[in-house]
Amino acid sequence: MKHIAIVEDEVLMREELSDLLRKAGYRVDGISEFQDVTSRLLALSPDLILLDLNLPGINGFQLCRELKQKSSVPVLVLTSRDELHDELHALQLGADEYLTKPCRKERLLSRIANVLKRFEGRANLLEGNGYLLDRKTYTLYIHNSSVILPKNQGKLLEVFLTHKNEIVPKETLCHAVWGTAEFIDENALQVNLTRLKKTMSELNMNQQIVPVRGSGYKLVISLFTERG
Amino acid sequence: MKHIAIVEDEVLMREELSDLLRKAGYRVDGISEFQDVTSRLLALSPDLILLDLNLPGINGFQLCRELKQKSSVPVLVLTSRDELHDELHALQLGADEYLTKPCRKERLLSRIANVLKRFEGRANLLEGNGYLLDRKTYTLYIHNSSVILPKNQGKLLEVFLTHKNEIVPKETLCHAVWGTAEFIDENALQVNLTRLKKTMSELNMNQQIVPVRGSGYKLVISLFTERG
DNA sequence: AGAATACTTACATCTGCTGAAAGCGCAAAA
DNA sequence: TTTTGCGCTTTCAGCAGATGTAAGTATTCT
Repeated sequence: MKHIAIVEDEVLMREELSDLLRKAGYRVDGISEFQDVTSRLLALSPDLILLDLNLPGINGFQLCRELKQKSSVPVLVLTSRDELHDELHALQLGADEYLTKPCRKERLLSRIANVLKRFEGRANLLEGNGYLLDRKTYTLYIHNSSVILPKNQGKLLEVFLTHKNEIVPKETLCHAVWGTAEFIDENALQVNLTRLKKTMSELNMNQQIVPVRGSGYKLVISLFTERG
Repeated sequence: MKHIAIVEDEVLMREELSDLLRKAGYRVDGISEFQDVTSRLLALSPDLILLDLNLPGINGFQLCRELKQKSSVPVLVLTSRDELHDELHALQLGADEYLTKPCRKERLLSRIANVLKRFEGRANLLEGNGYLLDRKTYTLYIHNSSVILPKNQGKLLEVFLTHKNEIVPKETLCHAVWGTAEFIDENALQVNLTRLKKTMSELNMNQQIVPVRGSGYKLVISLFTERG
């Protein structure tokens, strides 16, 4: 049974949605507490998130972006904001569908089914800048083709993709590759990073791993492949 | 550059759409002749099909269904039919998006980009009975997970999936695995087939490779994993 | 310049895929 | 029931690619 999380502050609306979805055969969780929403939602690991944009205290767009950055869960935005630029913005941030209230029940259910179907089998795909990474096999989809990354390189890239725009400390990377945080072999990490960088440049990926002295590494977008 | 095919009978509308899409950086083909549309469209092998439902002589829904059955090309329906049941029907038949005319340019472009993004990397995916096979890396997607098949097993499965419901002669299989048709080592083939069968059963795939005495092999659906 | 940090290269080891070989099992024909 | 041939299984050695080690080079900051 598929599992849907509802993010909606108005109690009545939330109840109505819950009912509708339960009757349609989904397992439903409603979120009513909006502190730490992102982590709370991801902890539920639903098959789909139904998201209202007007929430108390937090920015719905921001939430959408965070969800998409930290996971690959499908997000369906259901909101009363019917401005085109809101729709475009949400889609830009990674929303998978955008519907405006009021919305016919049938349409909502149909679009939900549509989105769920789209994501079948894609559960483990992590999104990069113009490419996708399978978290299980480390198959990388880029430029309409695909390559398998060696395990270590895959694990490293995975960490970077789950920490976009953050500085990732070496310990985190070591932990991701070798499991335990016991002994950190900086050199082994170094070698593996070099290898990842090499394959990334060979694949013309427009992202680069750059060192941050003393702290760790960061994945940044690089418009130019070679330094002049 | 992504390639879009437009199926629309009104000349003015078609021209306008073409212009818009070209300016947005797509390569565009307009279809104005509606005999044999399906095969004609698939011959173009576009990255996306923009489909009107009201066409002279043919049924738009039927066309949509055919396209989806014979290929995995994304279809965006753009129509003046604004009845909910039309939308539901189209989505049911496999349409990937449904927009009604009149439609804001920005929305159309945004949704097109959205659909294209969804299909990124899916170009090389071959469809099996409840699973997907990447023809390049031989990554197999099944049961919401993924595995990498060894090259030979992947090649063999690929042949079977491109010859559904046909008896595949050994030569074909050998040719697929070792390239040349020079010398056929029946035993090597045998071993590799056994290996593929083993992984398929370990993965609980509901398809089985069965021998056809003297001719070759065939991939059949098996409802039951073990023979009683 | 000197120290600290970051990178490169080469090599030995290890894992897992592959084909060869040899022998077993089963189904159709005698 | 026996024979015959085709299909299947298992084992083993070879090979390729991924990994960690080690030693040496380059860069950056002070």
